[in-house]
Amino acid sequence: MAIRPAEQLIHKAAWLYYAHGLRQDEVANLLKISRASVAMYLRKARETGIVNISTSTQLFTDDVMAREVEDAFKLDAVWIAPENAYVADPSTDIAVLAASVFLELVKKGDRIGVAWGRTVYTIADIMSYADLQDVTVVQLCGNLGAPYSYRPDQCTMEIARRLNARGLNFYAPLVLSTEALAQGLRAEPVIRDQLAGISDCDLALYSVGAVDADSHLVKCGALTPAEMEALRKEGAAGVIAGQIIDASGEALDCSYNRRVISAELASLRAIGKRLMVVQEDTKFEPLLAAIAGGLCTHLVIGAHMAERLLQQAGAASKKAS
Amino acid sequence: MAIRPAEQLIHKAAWLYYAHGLRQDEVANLLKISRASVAMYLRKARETGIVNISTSTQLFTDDVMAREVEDAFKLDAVWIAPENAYVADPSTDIAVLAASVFLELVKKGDRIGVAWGRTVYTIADIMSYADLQDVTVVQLCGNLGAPYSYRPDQCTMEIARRLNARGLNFYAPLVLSTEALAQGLRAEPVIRDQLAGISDCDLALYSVGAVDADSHLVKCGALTPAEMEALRKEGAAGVIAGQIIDASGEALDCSYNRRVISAELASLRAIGKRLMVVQEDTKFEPLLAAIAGGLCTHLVIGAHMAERLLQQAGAASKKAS
DNA sequence: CACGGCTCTCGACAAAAGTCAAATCAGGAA
DNA sequence: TTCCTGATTTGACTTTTGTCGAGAGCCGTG
Repeated sequence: MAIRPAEQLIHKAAWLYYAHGLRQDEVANLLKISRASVAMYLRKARETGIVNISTSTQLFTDDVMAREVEDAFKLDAVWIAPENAYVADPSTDIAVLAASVFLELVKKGDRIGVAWGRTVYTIADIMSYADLQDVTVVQLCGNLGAPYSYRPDQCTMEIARRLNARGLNFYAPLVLSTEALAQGLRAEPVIRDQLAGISDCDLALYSVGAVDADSHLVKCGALTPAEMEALRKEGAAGVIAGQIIDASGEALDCSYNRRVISAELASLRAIGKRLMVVQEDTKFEPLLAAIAGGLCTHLVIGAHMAERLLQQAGAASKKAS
Repeated sequence: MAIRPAEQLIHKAAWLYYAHGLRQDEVANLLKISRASVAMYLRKARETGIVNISTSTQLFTDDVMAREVEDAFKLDAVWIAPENAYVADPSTDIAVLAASVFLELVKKGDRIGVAWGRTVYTIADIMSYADLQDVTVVQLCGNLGAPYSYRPDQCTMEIARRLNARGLNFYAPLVLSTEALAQGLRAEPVIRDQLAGISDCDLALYSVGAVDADSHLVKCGALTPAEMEALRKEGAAGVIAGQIIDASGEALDCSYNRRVISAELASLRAIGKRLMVVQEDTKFEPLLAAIAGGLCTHLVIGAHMAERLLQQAGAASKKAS
């Protein structure tokens, strides 16, 4: 990013206003510009992440329920968005929380893996800007050809843009028509390197998909509704980074999975912090599968989903005893 | 800190306002309280660090001069406060910058060593609040009996308070009247443990003192002006955490140093990030000594001091060639 | 049970910040 | 040079926010 003459001014204005606590008109006088300009600069400063306004997400982890979920499923940290109220759209609430949590987890110099989906894109879309240095955002799975508004590469790039980070895209389709072609492509140096680099990530951000006709895999034409239904009968429980997993969180042994170009589940598990965000209550089974497979260490969910998880955990422990 | 009933409300208000971007009256409606209360809550939220507003300190490192100082003295990072203008009091400017830098360097779970002095106390005083978890602030040196407004323990506790962290004080005088007593006290388990724990710190914050009659050591009665003058003749170049160092940054071999209860210089050097802040231009020699002794990796200074450092470096390299 | 003393809350006003159309400026093309 | 284009800046206006004193609720005490 070239140093535009205004950049310096924006920074100074932000510094005087936010760090020194001067009023806008005082800043305007010092910098010899009009107050209106100062107001404009400050907006830009916020938009570009020169100033960071973050609210502690404590409240959502402090919750008793969050602790219970943590303990029941052996997760590192759980955030629960209260669904009872306040905001019009409850799923937005989860995304806003997820964005805050995500920004709290990211550190300078980190390498971040990002998958794709409506949830991830929503998070990217509402996430505030930050001025992280030396951050790399890598795409965890191949692209879907479909002209969707939240394609894997778009999720990656949008998040990279917000963080002022490098974005590394995956120049391969998510799913190919033959296993041989997929194998060949995975062996391609460019692709191979990127796949190998995934386990070096410090942080992963993804959601889990449902195995039904609403899945993006179906909507984007990677699978027909009938195929999806067939996979479900074979034991498919969820979709992670474009791959089908079974109830134990392992990749399902099926033709589709063998034709996919995406991060190995083992690589994902090698990532220190795996942040999973689930908005829809219908994704209960997929989430259980993902947790069972050790695919998430940090979890952001709504209150309703948390309740169901605890019920499940209660039932399981009762059965065990 | 007990969970007061309002705490929850403050948090919710802050969340809706800052994270969701609602207006104060919207928040007031949702929470069924008056807008005035919302405004009050939000102020409290800022004061307690529930929301964090931080400005990137990029600008001050991006500076060409800062890079030159970094290279010339092999420091990890240097921030230079422009002295030309803007704010009434230039030394405040350095402290504000230092506080921002400090907050940027602190991470969750860190252990932080804090020394004492006017500079450190000024920083503590203007530092904004933060809600760090699991942070411990330890005092690097013994206390001065003098009823000074910035005693070592006050610096430590104030910073701990601002960060919402634990504060570990040093229950010993900085300097004793005999070497034997000092040795005995250092061997005391309480003191010994604390001294031993200093090298485990992740971050240290201190300034360097001048060897003159204005020094706190003199003002607080630890040394007479005459003794100070004598020490200077013996090669004293600066004061770090209550100890006298020579021009090479090593502890001066003198009775005073042997009577001091403070962090060993070796322990200080074992700390990963050593943030030194120097406000006064007169502390040029002491700063050089501290740098020579490897007592700082991160440095916050004013523009004028930076110029002098670069001159010095230029002269030294010319002499060497 | 009434009484301070306390904190929390509210309404109204004053101050500050956000916004927008019009004016200005810089830089390039004719 | 002059004119045009697009971005930046400004003054005037509107909306939003901060603040203050008054009042309401709460609790322990006499």
